[in-house]
Amino acid sequence: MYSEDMDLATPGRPRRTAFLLSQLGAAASSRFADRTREIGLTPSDAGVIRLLGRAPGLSQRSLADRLGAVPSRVVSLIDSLQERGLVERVRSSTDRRNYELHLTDAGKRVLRELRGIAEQHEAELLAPLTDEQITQLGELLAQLANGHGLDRDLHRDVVRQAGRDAGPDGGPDRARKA
Amino acid sequence: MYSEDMDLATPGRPRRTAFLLSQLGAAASSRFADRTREIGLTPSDAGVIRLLGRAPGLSQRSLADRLGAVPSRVVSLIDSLQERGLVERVRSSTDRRNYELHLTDAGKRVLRELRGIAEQHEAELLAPLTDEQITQLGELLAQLANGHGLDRDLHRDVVRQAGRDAGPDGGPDRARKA
DNA sequence: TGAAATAGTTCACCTCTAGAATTATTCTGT
DNA sequence: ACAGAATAATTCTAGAGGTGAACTATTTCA
Repeated sequence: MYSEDMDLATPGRPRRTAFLLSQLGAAASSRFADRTREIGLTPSDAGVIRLLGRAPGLSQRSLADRLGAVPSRVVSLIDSLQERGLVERVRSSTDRRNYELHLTDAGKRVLRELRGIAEQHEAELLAPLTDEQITQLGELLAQLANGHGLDRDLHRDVVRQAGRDAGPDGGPDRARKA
Repeated sequence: MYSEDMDLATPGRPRRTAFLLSQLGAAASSRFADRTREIGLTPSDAGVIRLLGRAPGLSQRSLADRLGAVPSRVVSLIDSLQERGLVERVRSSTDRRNYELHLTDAGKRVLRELRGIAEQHEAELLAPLTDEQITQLGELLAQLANGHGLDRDLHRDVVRQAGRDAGPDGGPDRARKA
């Protein structure tokens, strides 16, 4: 679907900000997915390529952590990207349990394409706003994200190290909850 | 998943606004889903109840149009809500092909709960911002939504009337983007 | 009246993903 | 050094959620 989400607040008052945010977020994701599909990638594929671009040699396990995905999910993701020659698995020489994941040259080319796509996407999405408004929006969203602990994708290793259980802050909520 | 989406722009510059929007939108949707789950509803259920609250007597077909869903999907949605005694199907006396859908008293109670949930949700989501910032954000998001034609949920009937076909890009998924 | 359109339903199927069980390897304490 | 616990990756089963095609009942229209 797309916009199953709500707007339960009574109409009229500007109480539908959360709803708008969900809507726009879904629309943005969907548009982005359209664009990546044109070069044969799912958004998940793109996420993997992006991460491997900035952190080459990552193991599947930490990739899973950073994506907020489960390890078995990563297996099929990498399988698929490897079949298409975009990613390669290299057995770690120091710990032969895990792989070091790398982008191939083709993978790096795709990464560059992806950056272009992201730029276009950003431009298209923000087209209805003035430069000033864009800055404003960026700040507001960043503040929101911080306020809700939606930080960079790093900290997951930490989470993992630390509270094997005990997640009082309900943190990034992932996993949990089921 | 959750945040499969991108942040492909080079780090540093505030070029990740689209990414932030996707992230926050997904987070908002997910939080809302958590809350509705607590009263035994999926976000889709909540959407149906909301629409039937403001437009009682709707047919399944136009409900489908407004939700952006396919008719068969609506069948199971209504089946489920009817089994739980929240919605009832009444054969239209003027056109016995379709039903008039109504909330039962229990359904109306759930709708009220849902409004409370939406308010809490809104408050929690926007907690990191000042009142002034909330107003700003609301305006920016509204402007974005307008700019991208994410209007109210009505206009789908129009879409339906108009371009019955005309899909040159062969776009396999999305029911024609609205 | 007969053909086409429309509302709803059924059903078979598809994709996505989670979670448990399995194998290989490494680490730990004694 | 060795038994047992922990960790990385993989395989496989299963379930949610959703789509599209075929079917029935009713209405519209020429």
